[in-house]
Amino acid sequence: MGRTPAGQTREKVFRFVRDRLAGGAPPTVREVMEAFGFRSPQTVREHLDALVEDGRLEKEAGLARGLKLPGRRGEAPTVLVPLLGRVPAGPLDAAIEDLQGHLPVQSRRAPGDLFCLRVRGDSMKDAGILDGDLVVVRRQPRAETGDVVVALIGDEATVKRLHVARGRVELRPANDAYLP
Amino acid sequence: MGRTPAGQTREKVFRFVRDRLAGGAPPTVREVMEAFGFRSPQTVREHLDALVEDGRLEKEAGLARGLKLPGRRGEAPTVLVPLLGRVPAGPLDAAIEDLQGHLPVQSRRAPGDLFCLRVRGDSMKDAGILDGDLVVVRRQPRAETGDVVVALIGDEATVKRLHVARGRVELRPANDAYLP
DNA sequence: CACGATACTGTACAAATGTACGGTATACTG
DNA sequence: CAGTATACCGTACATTTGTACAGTATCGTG
Repeated sequence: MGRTPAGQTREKVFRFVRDRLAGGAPPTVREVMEAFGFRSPQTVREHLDALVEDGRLEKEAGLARGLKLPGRRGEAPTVLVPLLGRVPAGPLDAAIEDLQGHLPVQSRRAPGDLFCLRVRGDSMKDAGILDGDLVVVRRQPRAETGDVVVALIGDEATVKRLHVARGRVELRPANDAYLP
Repeated sequence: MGRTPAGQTREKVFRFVRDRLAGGAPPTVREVMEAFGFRSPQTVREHLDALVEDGRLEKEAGLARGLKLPGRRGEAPTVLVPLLGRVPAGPLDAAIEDLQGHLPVQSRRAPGDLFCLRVRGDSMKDAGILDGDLVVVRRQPRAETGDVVVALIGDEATVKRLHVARGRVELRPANDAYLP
Protein backbone atom coordinates (compact mmCIF):
# COMPACT_ATOMS: atom_id res chain seq x y z
CA MET A 1 0.00 0.00 0.00
CA GLY A 2 1.26 3.46 -0.85
CA ARG A 3 2.69 5.67 1.82
CA THR A 4 1.05 8.93 2.75
CA PRO A 5 2.97 12.10 3.62
CA ALA A 6 4.36 12.24 7.13
CA GLY A 7 1.89 13.15 9.85
CA GLN A 8 -1.06 13.50 7.51
CA THR A 9 -2.73 10.23 8.24
CA ARG A 10 -1.89 10.61 11.91
CA GLU A 11 -3.92 13.80 12.08
CA LYS A 12 -6.88 12.14 10.46
CA VAL A 13 -6.66 9.23 12.86
CA PHE A 14 -6.71 11.61 15.80
CA ARG A 15 -9.81 13.39 14.55
CA PHE A 16 -11.52 10.12 13.86
CA VAL A 17 -10.89 8.93 17.39
CA ARG A 18 -11.94 12.25 18.89
CA ASP A 19 -15.19 12.30 16.98
CA ARG A 20 -15.96 8.73 17.88
CA LEU A 21 -15.29 9.59 21.50
CA ALA A 22 -17.96 12.27 21.25
CA GLY A 23 -20.34 9.76 19.77
CA GLY A 24 -20.33 7.80 22.99
CA ALA A 25 -17.53 5.28 22.80
CA PRO A 26 -13.94 5.16 21.63
CA PRO A 27 -13.32 3.09 18.52
CA THR A 28 -11.57 -0.26 18.58
CA VAL A 29 -8.28 -0.74 16.81
CA ARG A 30 -10.05 -2.66 14.10
CA GLU A 31 -12.74 -0.04 13.65
CA VAL A 32 -10.07 2.52 12.90
CA MET A 33 -8.40 0.01 10.65
CA GLU A 34 -11.50 -0.46 8.54
CA ALA A 35 -12.34 3.25 8.51
CA PHE A 36 -9.00 4.02 6.91
CA GLY A 37 -8.70 0.97 4.74
CA PHE A 38 -5.70 -0.39 6.57
CA ARG A 39 -5.15 -4.10 6.34
CA SER A 40 -3.30 -4.59 9.58
CA PRO A 41 -4.25 -3.69 13.13
CA GLN A 42 -0.60 -3.04 13.74
CA THR A 43 -0.69 0.04 11.50
CA VAL A 44 -3.39 1.56 13.68
CA ARG A 45 -1.52 0.61 16.80
CA GLU A 46 1.53 2.50 15.64
CA HIS A 47 -0.50 5.60 14.93
CA LEU A 48 -2.26 5.42 18.26
CA ASP A 49 0.97 4.84 20.15
CA ALA A 50 2.47 7.86 18.43
CA LEU A 51 -0.53 10.02 19.37
CA VAL A 52 -0.24 8.89 22.96
CA GLU A 53 3.47 9.65 22.83
CA ASP A 54 2.65 13.17 21.67
CA GLY A 55 0.24 13.58 24.54
CA ARG A 56 -2.76 14.04 22.27
CA LEU A 57 -4.45 10.86 23.44
CA GLU A 58 -4.44 8.74 26.54
CA LYS A 59 -4.68 5.01 26.57
CA GLU A 60 -5.22 2.31 29.13
CA ALA A 61 -3.28 -0.78 28.19
CA GLY A 62 -5.07 -4.04 27.72
CA LEU A 63 -8.52 -2.52 27.93
CA ALA A 64 -11.07 -2.75 25.16
CA ARG A 65 -11.69 0.76 23.85
CA GLY A 66 -9.23 2.19 26.34
CA LEU A 67 -8.73 5.50 24.54
CA LYS A 68 -9.46 8.85 26.14
CA LEU A 69 -8.75 12.49 25.52
CA PRO A 70 -6.27 13.91 28.01
CA GLY A 71 -8.24 16.03 30.46
CA ARG A 72 -7.08 19.37 31.70
CA ARG A 73 -5.94 19.39 35.28
CA GLY A 74 -8.89 20.06 37.55
CA GLU A 75 -11.34 19.81 34.70
CA ALA A 76 -14.90 19.20 35.72
CA PRO A 77 -16.16 15.81 34.64
CA THR A 78 -18.80 15.54 31.96
CA VAL A 79 -22.20 14.31 33.01
CA LEU A 80 -25.25 13.59 30.91
CA VAL A 81 -28.16 15.71 32.08
CA PRO A 82 -31.70 14.62 31.21
CA LEU A 83 -33.61 17.10 29.06
CA LEU A 84 -37.22 17.14 30.24
CA GLY A 85 -40.16 18.24 28.17
CA ARG A 86 -42.47 18.72 31.10
CA VAL A 87 -41.61 20.25 34.41
CA PRO A 88 -41.09 17.70 37.16
CA ALA A 89 -43.65 18.63 39.79
CA GLY A 90 -43.18 15.75 42.14
CA PRO A 91 -40.07 13.71 42.70
CA LEU A 92 -37.67 13.83 39.80
CA ASP A 93 -38.11 10.19 38.97
CA ALA A 94 -41.70 10.76 37.92
CA ALA A 95 -40.64 12.74 34.88
CA ILE A 96 -38.51 10.08 33.33
CA GLU A 97 -41.13 9.23 30.77
CA ASP A 98 -41.00 12.74 29.40
CA LEU A 99 -37.35 12.40 28.63
CA GLN A 100 -36.46 14.16 25.40
CA GLY A 101 -32.81 13.25 25.45
CA HIS A 102 -29.59 13.83 27.29
CA LEU A 103 -27.28 16.80 27.22
CA PRO A 104 -23.57 16.60 27.95
CA VAL A 105 -22.68 19.16 30.61
CA GLN A 106 -19.46 19.70 32.47
CA SER A 107 -20.18 19.94 36.15
CA ARG A 108 -18.93 18.70 39.45
CA ARG A 109 -22.47 18.29 40.81
CA ALA A 110 -23.95 14.93 41.51
CA PRO A 111 -25.61 13.91 38.25
CA GLY A 112 -28.93 13.14 39.89
CA ASP A 113 -29.41 16.74 41.03
CA LEU A 114 -29.38 18.25 37.58
CA PHE A 115 -31.92 18.44 34.83
CA CYS A 116 -32.50 20.58 31.81
CA LEU A 117 -35.39 22.71 30.53
CA ARG A 118 -36.06 24.87 27.50
CA VAL A 119 -36.83 28.54 28.16
CA ARG A 120 -39.84 30.24 26.57
CA GLY A 121 -40.10 34.02 26.51
CA ASP A 122 -37.46 36.66 27.05
CA SER A 123 -38.28 37.86 30.54
CA MET A 124 -34.74 37.05 31.69
CA LYS A 125 -33.03 38.70 28.76
CA ASP A 126 -30.70 40.87 30.84
CA ALA A 127 -29.31 37.84 32.62
CA GLY A 128 -28.27 36.29 29.34
CA ILE A 129 -31.22 33.92 29.20
CA LEU A 130 -33.02 34.24 25.89
CA ASP A 131 -36.02 32.59 24.30
CA GLY A 132 -35.26 29.03 23.28
CA ASP A 133 -32.23 28.69 25.51
CA LEU A 134 -31.66 25.50 27.42
CA VAL A 135 -31.21 26.01 31.14
CA VAL A 136 -29.57 23.48 33.38
CA VAL A 137 -31.33 23.42 36.73
CA ARG A 138 -29.93 22.17 39.98
CA ARG A 139 -32.28 20.95 42.69
CA GLN A 140 -31.45 22.34 46.08
CA PRO A 141 -33.37 22.67 49.34
CA ARG A 142 -33.36 26.49 49.53
CA ALA A 143 -32.62 29.59 47.47
CA GLU A 144 -31.51 33.08 48.44
CA THR A 145 -32.19 36.59 47.26
CA GLY A 146 -30.48 37.19 43.96
CA ASP A 147 -30.56 33.60 42.85
CA VAL A 148 -32.15 32.73 39.55
CA VAL A 149 -34.77 30.10 40.28
CA VAL A 150 -37.25 27.95 38.44
CA ALA A 151 -40.59 28.51 40.14
CA LEU A 152 -43.57 26.24 39.81
CA ILE A 153 -46.84 28.18 39.81
CA GLY A 154 -49.72 25.84 39.35
CA ASP A 155 -48.78 23.79 36.37
CA GLU A 156 -46.56 26.38 34.75
CA ALA A 157 -42.86 26.84 35.40
CA THR A 158 -41.05 30.15 35.04
CA VAL A 159 -37.49 31.28 35.39
CA LYS A 160 -37.11 34.40 37.55
CA ARG A 161 -34.81 36.07 39.98
CA LEU A 162 -35.77 35.60 43.62
CA HIS A 163 -36.16 38.47 46.06
CA VAL A 164 -37.07 38.01 49.69
CA ALA A 165 -37.85 41.17 51.64
CA ARG A 166 -39.82 41.73 54.83
CA GLY A 167 -41.20 38.23 54.83
CA ARG A 168 -42.50 38.67 51.31
CA VAL A 169 -41.33 36.61 48.37
CA GLU A 170 -41.06 38.28 45.02
CA LEU A 171 -40.11 36.90 41.63
CA ARG A 172 -38.58 39.55 39.43
CA PRO A 173 -37.89 39.20 35.73
CA ALA A 174 -34.57 40.48 34.40
CA ASN A 175 -35.99 42.68 31.70
CA ASP A 176 -37.06 46.31 32.16
CA ALA A 177 -40.12 45.77 29.99
CA TYR A 178 -41.67 43.42 32.54
CA LEU A 179 -43.08 43.92 36.02
CA PRO A 180 -42.35 41.65 38.99
CA MET B 1 -26.93 -12.55 48.47
CA GLY B 2 -29.87 -10.56 49.69
CA ARG B 3 -32.48 -9.32 47.30
CA THR B 4 -33.15 -5.63 46.87
CA PRO B 5 -36.62 -4.14 46.32
CA ALA B 6 -37.97 -4.39 42.80
CA GLY B 7 -36.62 -1.85 40.37
CA GLN B 8 -34.39 -0.10 42.82
CA THR B 9 -31.11 -1.63 41.75
CA ARG B 10 -32.19 -1.33 38.13
CA GLU B 11 -32.47 2.44 38.46
CA LYS B 12 -29.03 2.66 39.99
CA VAL B 13 -27.57 0.54 37.22
CA PHE B 14 -29.08 2.83 34.62
CA ARG B 15 -27.60 5.93 36.22
CA PHE B 16 -24.24 4.28 36.55
CA VAL B 17 -24.19 3.40 32.87
CA ARG B 18 -25.39 6.86 31.86
CA ASP B 19 -22.73 8.58 33.90
CA ARG B 20 -20.02 6.32 32.59
CA LEU B 21 -21.21 7.07 29.07
CA ALA B 22 -20.66 10.74 29.77
CA GLY B 23 -17.19 9.98 31.03
CA GLY B 24 -16.19 8.85 27.59
CA ALA B 25 -16.93 5.17 27.33
CA PRO B 26 -19.69 2.77 28.33
CA PRO B 27 -18.82 0.36 31.13
CA THR B 28 -18.24 -3.33 30.55
CA VAL B 29 -20.52 -5.87 32.12
CA ARG B 30 -17.83 -6.70 34.64
CA GLU B 31 -17.21 -3.08 35.53
CA VAL B 32 -20.84 -2.74 36.49
CA MET B 33 -20.59 -6.00 38.33
CA GLU B 34 -17.74 -4.78 40.49
CA ALA B 35 -19.25 -1.35 41.03
CA PHE B 36 -22.33 -2.94 42.58
CA GLY B 37 -20.63 -5.83 44.31
CA PHE B 38 -22.33 -8.45 42.19
CA ARG B 39 -20.55 -11.74 41.93
CA SER B 40 -21.87 -12.83 38.59
CA PRO B 41 -21.82 -11.10 35.22
CA GLN B 42 -25.17 -12.67 34.56
CA THR B 43 -26.81 -10.44 37.14
CA VAL B 44 -25.67 -7.37 35.28
CA ARG B 45 -26.74 -8.85 32.00
CA GLU B 46 -30.26 -9.31 33.27
CA HIS B 47 -30.45 -5.73 34.44
CA LEU B 48 -29.06 -4.40 31.17
CA ASP B 49 -31.38 -6.55 29.10
CA ALA B 50 -34.31 -5.27 31.12
CA LEU B 51 -33.24 -1.67 30.59
CA VAL B 52 -32.95 -2.26 26.87
CA GLU B 53 -36.38 -3.87 26.94
CA ASP B 54 -37.77 -0.75 28.59
CA GLY B 55 -36.19 1.40 25.90
CA ARG B 56 -33.98 3.24 28.34
CA LEU B 57 -30.77 1.89 26.86
CA GLU B 58 -29.63 0.60 23.50
CA LYS B 59 -27.24 -2.23 23.01
CA GLU B 60 -25.30 -3.72 20.15
CA ALA B 61 -24.98 -7.44 20.61
CA GLY B 62 -21.59 -9.03 20.77
CA LEU B 63 -19.72 -5.77 20.88
CA ALA B 64 -17.44 -4.76 23.71
CA ARG B 65 -18.97 -1.77 25.46
CA GLY B 66 -21.87 -1.78 23.07
CA LEU B 67 -24.17 0.32 25.24
CA LYS B 68 -25.66 3.63 24.14
CA LEU B 69 -28.39 6.01 25.18
CA PRO B 70 -31.32 5.99 22.79
CA GLY B 71 -31.10 9.17 20.72
CA ARG B 72 -34.06 11.31 19.86
CA ARG B 73 -35.12 11.18 16.26
CA GLY B 74 -33.24 13.79 14.28
CA GLU B 75 -31.03 14.65 17.18
CA ALA B 76 -27.84 16.44 16.23
CA PRO B 77 -24.79 14.32 16.90
CA THR B 78 -22.40 15.29 19.65
CA VAL B 79 -18.97 16.47 18.59
CA LEU B 80 -16.00 17.40 20.72
CA VAL B 81 -14.96 20.97 20.00
CA PRO B 82 -11.43 22.07 20.90
CA LEU B 83 -11.25 24.86 23.46
CA LEU B 84 -8.41 27.16 22.47
CA GLY B 85 -6.58 29.45 24.84
CA ARG B 86 -5.16 31.64 22.15
CA VAL B 87 -6.87 32.83 19.03
CA PRO B 88 -5.89 30.90 15.95
CA ALA B 89 -4.45 33.51 13.62
CA GLY B 90 -3.27 31.28 10.84
CA PRO B 91 -4.63 27.92 9.83
CA LEU B 92 -6.49 26.19 12.59
CA ASP B 93 -3.94 23.43 12.92
CA ALA B 94 -1.33 25.85 14.23
CA ALA B 95 -3.25 26.37 17.45
CA ILE B 96 -3.34 22.77 18.49
CA GLU B 97 -0.61 23.26 21.03
CA ASP B 98 -2.70 25.80 22.88
CA LEU B 99 -5.45 23.27 23.40
CA GLN B 100 -7.04 23.66 26.79
CA GLY B 101 -9.46 20.81 26.44
CA HIS B 102 -12.48 19.64 24.54
CA LEU B 103 -16.10 20.61 24.92
CA PRO B 104 -19.02 18.38 24.00
CA VAL B 105 -21.34 20.27 21.66
CA GLN B 106 -24.35 19.07 19.74
CA SER B 107 -24.04 20.21 16.17
CA ARG B 108 -24.46 18.94 12.67
CA ARG B 109 -21.43 20.89 11.45
CA ALA B 110 -18.27 19.19 10.36
CA PRO B 111 -16.20 18.90 13.53
CA GLY B 112 -13.14 20.49 11.95
CA ASP B 113 -14.94 23.80 11.34
CA LEU B 114 -15.71 24.49 14.98
CA PHE B 115 -13.66 25.75 17.85
CA CYS B 116 -14.32 27.35 21.17
CA LEU B 117 -13.17 30.56 22.88
CA ARG B 118 -13.73 32.25 26.22
CA VAL B 119 -15.30 35.72 26.12
CA ARG B 120 -13.79 38.61 28.08
CA GLY B 121 -15.78 41.77 28.70
CA ASP B 122 -19.49 42.42 28.41
CA SER B 123 -19.70 44.34 25.16
CA MET B 124 -22.14 41.78 23.75
CA LYS B 125 -24.36 41.64 26.79
CA ASP B 126 -27.62 42.31 24.94
CA ALA B 127 -27.04 39.35 22.67
CA GLY B 128 -26.81 37.04 25.63
CA ILE B 129 -23.02 36.88 25.58
CA LEU B 130 -21.62 37.71 29.00
CA ASP B 131 -18.16 37.91 30.48
CA GLY B 132 -16.65 34.47 30.95
CA ASP B 133 -18.99 32.75 28.53
CA LEU B 134 -17.68 30.16 26.16
CA VAL B 135 -18.51 30.83 22.55
CA VAL B 136 -18.44 28.17 19.89
CA VAL B 137 -17.13 29.64 16.65
CA ARG B 138 -17.67 28.29 13.18
CA ARG B 139 -15.16 29.10 10.47
CA GLN B 140 -16.77 30.20 7.26
CA PRO B 141 -15.56 32.06 4.18
CA ARG B 142 -17.81 35.12 4.53
CA ALA B 143 -20.13 36.87 6.96
CA GLU B 144 -23.11 39.15 6.45
CA THR B 145 -24.58 42.18 8.15
CA GLY B 146 -26.18 41.19 11.40
CA ASP B 147 -23.97 38.21 12.00
CA VAL B 148 -22.05 37.96 15.22
CA VAL B 149 -18.42 37.51 14.27
CA VAL B 150 -15.06 36.96 15.90
CA ALA B 151 -12.77 39.64 14.49
CA LEU B 152 -9.03 39.52 14.64
CA ILE B 153 -7.54 43.02 15.08
CA GLY B 154 -3.80 42.78 15.34
CA ASP B 155 -3.21 40.14 17.95
CA GLU B 156 -6.46 40.66 19.81
CA ALA B 157 -9.75 38.96 19.05
CA THR B 158 -13.14 40.46 19.78
CA VAL B 159 -16.71 39.33 19.40
CA LYS B 160 -18.93 41.88 17.70
CA ARG B 161 -21.87 42.24 15.40
CA LEU B 162 -20.96 42.96 11.81
CA HIS B 163 -22.44 45.83 9.81
CA VAL B 164 -21.58 46.52 6.20
CA ALA B 165 -22.90 49.80 4.82
CA ARG B 166 -21.76 51.87 1.83
CA GLY B 167 -18.60 49.86 1.38
CA ARG B 168 -17.65 50.50 4.97
CA VAL B 169 -17.26 47.73 7.55
CA GLU B 170 -18.35 48.42 11.08
CA LEU B 171 -18.14 46.25 14.17
CA ARG B 172 -20.84 47.13 16.63
CA PRO B 173 -21.05 45.91 20.21
CA ALA B 174 -24.42 44.81 21.54
CA ASN B 175 -24.44 47.00 24.61
CA ASP B 176 -25.73 50.57 24.74
CA ALA B 177 -22.85 51.63 26.95
CA TYR B 178 -20.33 51.05 24.17
CA LEU B 179 -19.64 52.78 20.89
CA PRO B 180 -19.02 50.99 17.58
C1' DC C 1 -48.95 -24.21 49.60
C1' DA C 2 -47.92 -24.42 44.59
C1' DC C 3 -46.64 -21.22 41.32
C1' DG C 4 -44.48 -17.62 39.01
C1' DA C 5 -41.66 -13.59 38.94
C1' DT C 6 -37.60 -11.24 40.51
C1' DA C 7 -32.82 -10.95 42.21
C1' DC C 8 -28.73 -13.00 42.37
C1' DT C 9 -24.68 -16.83 42.16
C1' DG C 10 -21.27 -19.80 39.59
C1' DT C 11 -19.01 -21.51 35.74
C1' DA C 12 -17.91 -22.11 31.06
C1' DC C 13 -17.40 -20.71 26.32
C1' DA C 14 -16.93 -17.95 22.10
C1' DA C 15 -16.34 -13.62 20.08
C1' DA C 16 -14.23 -9.15 20.25
C1' DT C 17 -10.16 -6.80 21.07
C1' DG C 18 -5.38 -5.30 22.35
C1' DT C 19 -0.72 -6.70 21.61
C1' DA C 20 3.61 -8.79 19.88
C1' DC C 21 6.81 -10.61 16.31
C1' DG C 22 8.46 -10.29 11.77
C1' DG C 23 8.39 -8.43 7.09
C1' DT C 24 8.12 -4.93 2.81
C1' DA C 25 8.46 -0.48 0.58
C1' DT C 26 9.30 4.41 0.22
C1' DA C 27 11.40 8.64 1.57
C1' DC C 28 15.00 11.38 3.59
C1' DT C 29 19.90 12.26 5.15
C1' DG C 30 24.76 12.28 5.49
C1' DC D 1 25.14 4.68 -1.73
C1' DA D 2 24.54 2.92 3.22
C1' DG D 3 21.83 4.04 7.04
C1' DT D 4 17.77 5.45 9.29
C1' DA D 5 13.09 6.69 9.91
C1' DT D 6 8.34 6.35 8.49
C1' DA D 7 4.31 3.97 6.73
C1' DC D 8 2.21 -0.11 6.12
C1' DC D 9 1.25 -5.47 5.73
C1' DG D 10 0.33 -10.33 7.73
C1' DT D 11 -0.28 -13.44 11.23
C1' DA D 12 -0.50 -15.31 15.68
C1' DC D 13 -1.61 -14.99 20.55
C1' DA D 14 -3.41 -13.60 25.18
C1' DT D 15 -6.72 -10.90 27.47
C1' DT D 16 -10.98 -8.71 27.81
C1' DT D 17 -15.59 -9.03 27.28
C1' DG D 18 -20.34 -10.54 25.99
C1' DT D 19 -23.18 -14.49 26.32
C1' DA D 20 -25.26 -18.96 27.58
C1' DC D 21 -26.55 -22.79 30.82
C1' DA D 22 -27.72 -24.22 35.34
C1' DG D 23 -28.82 -23.27 40.03
C1' DT D 24 -30.42 -20.85 44.78
C1' DA D 25 -33.26 -17.69 47.46
C1' DT D 26 -36.87 -14.32 48.41
C1' DC D 27 -41.20 -12.20 47.59
C1' DG D 28 -45.99 -11.86 46.19
C1' DT D 29 -50.39 -14.14 44.67
C1' DG D 30 -54.30 -17.04 43.84
